[in-house]
Amino acid sequence: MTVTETSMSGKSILVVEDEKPIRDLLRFSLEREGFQIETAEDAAAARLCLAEHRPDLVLIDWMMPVTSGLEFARELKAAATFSDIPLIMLTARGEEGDKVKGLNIGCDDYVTKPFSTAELVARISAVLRRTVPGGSDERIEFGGIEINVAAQRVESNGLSINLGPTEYRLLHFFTSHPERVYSREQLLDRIWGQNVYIEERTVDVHIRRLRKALAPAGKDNLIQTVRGTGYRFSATPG
Amino acid sequence: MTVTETSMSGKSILVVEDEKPIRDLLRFSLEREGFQIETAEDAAAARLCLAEHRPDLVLIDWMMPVTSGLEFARELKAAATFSDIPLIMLTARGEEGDKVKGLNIGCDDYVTKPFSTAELVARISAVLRRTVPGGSDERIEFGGIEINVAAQRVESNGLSINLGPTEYRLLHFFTSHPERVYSREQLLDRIWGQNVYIEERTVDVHIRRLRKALAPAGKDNLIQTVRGTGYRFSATPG
DNA sequence: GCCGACCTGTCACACCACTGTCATACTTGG
DNA sequence: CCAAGTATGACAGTGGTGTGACAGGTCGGC
Repeated sequence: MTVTETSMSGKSILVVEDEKPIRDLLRFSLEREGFQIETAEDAAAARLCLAEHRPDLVLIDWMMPVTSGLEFARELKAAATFSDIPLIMLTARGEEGDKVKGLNIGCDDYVTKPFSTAELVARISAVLRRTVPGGSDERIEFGGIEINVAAQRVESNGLSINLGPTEYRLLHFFTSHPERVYSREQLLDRIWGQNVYIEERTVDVHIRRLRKALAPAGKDNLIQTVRGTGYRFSATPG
Repeated sequence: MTVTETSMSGKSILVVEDEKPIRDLLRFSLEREGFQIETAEDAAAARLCLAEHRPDLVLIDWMMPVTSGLEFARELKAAATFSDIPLIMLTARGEEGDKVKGLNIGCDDYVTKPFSTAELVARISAVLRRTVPGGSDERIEFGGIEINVAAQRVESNGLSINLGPTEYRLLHFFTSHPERVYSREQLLDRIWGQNVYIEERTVDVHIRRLRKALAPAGKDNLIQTVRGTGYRFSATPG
């Protein structure tokens, strides 16, 4: 049974697991379900991936060398930036007592090995479903533009800014990745999705729509055109 | 080792189970974990206890004489007053998964017999953690809408507002979680229950019914549509 | 039991905001 | 000044949402 491809697909999961066979198995089964998988074989790699990709969910094996799964989980939940990313633990049968510890740390669910793919996917979907975007009243601010992620609202100078879905995603991406040029292709990948075939020029149009929406607040100049390359979101003009 | 997380201890659980040995076992293991246990051997006793103690969670056996666990679960979730109390089902092996899902109960999790105490405690903790603390407030007020939770009454501008059970729960949820976008899927999970399978568009219909009911008081614009995402309850228009 | 009042989930249809594309006007750098 | 790159306005198609209607279900009264 394949879980509905609607809102779950495209969600990214970070798998932290030291044993390669299991890691590969997880990658295979979860990618087939439409998830986007990143893997890490130890805590160090996981930290890197967290910072770079900010996955929607972390799947972590209890048994891990060096930094144990428990420690890493604790670390994750203690970090203000990542504590709202849901966490599922993989545990072996017989570690039941430890599971309680894990759950008290704040992990959202756990799955006992050996597990069926269906069960794992079901639990992942359940956790993802109840996760609210911007779980901890996340607010992004850049250049006088404030985004309330939980409410999906944008304000600037006390003015409420109304955006369509695509423009919102575009602005959200820009405010969280400022001061950096992105090509049209990169923007298509990160905002529209990986396997979508759309004219690159379409990006221009949405850039324009976003500028238009930001104009009343005088913030349209934050989006800068980099001729021959793409666009950049920046506070310093030029 | 027994882990007693501060936030978990003191939480009260109603155990509905007809077989005395299992009931005693559950009481023993859960009390040792710091929970406060009430027990009921049938649906009638459970109803009494619900009304009197209003437990934080209900643990119910699937197999029960007279009123089956299923029926009682459905009854619980249908009652506006108690539908927000999380519910965990005990099921025998072979009845798990699809069978439970197939019947549209809104239980928050289920545990398969035979289960270990640790697993049960872990799942209880997980469910309790994601339960919002604001469960038993007397009165809620938002945007000029007043809800008397105990009386299950809604007023605005001195006008009494008449709602069906579902609309009441929807409004109750919105008023206690304002200024946030919720997808249809999330609303289904949090208002109808976790393992309920209903068309997403049904949410639209109930939103409309709620808007219609709020219209005479001029409060229908508090429910805002966020195109492509879901709905938001907010005092500020736009 | 039978009936009516109420509630619920689903559907079909209508509507319109949003989307992607194009043609055209404009700008930039060599 | 030219060519390539970008901005802009217009436009038709799409898909998400609003809305009324309807069949089945539940509950209480008669």
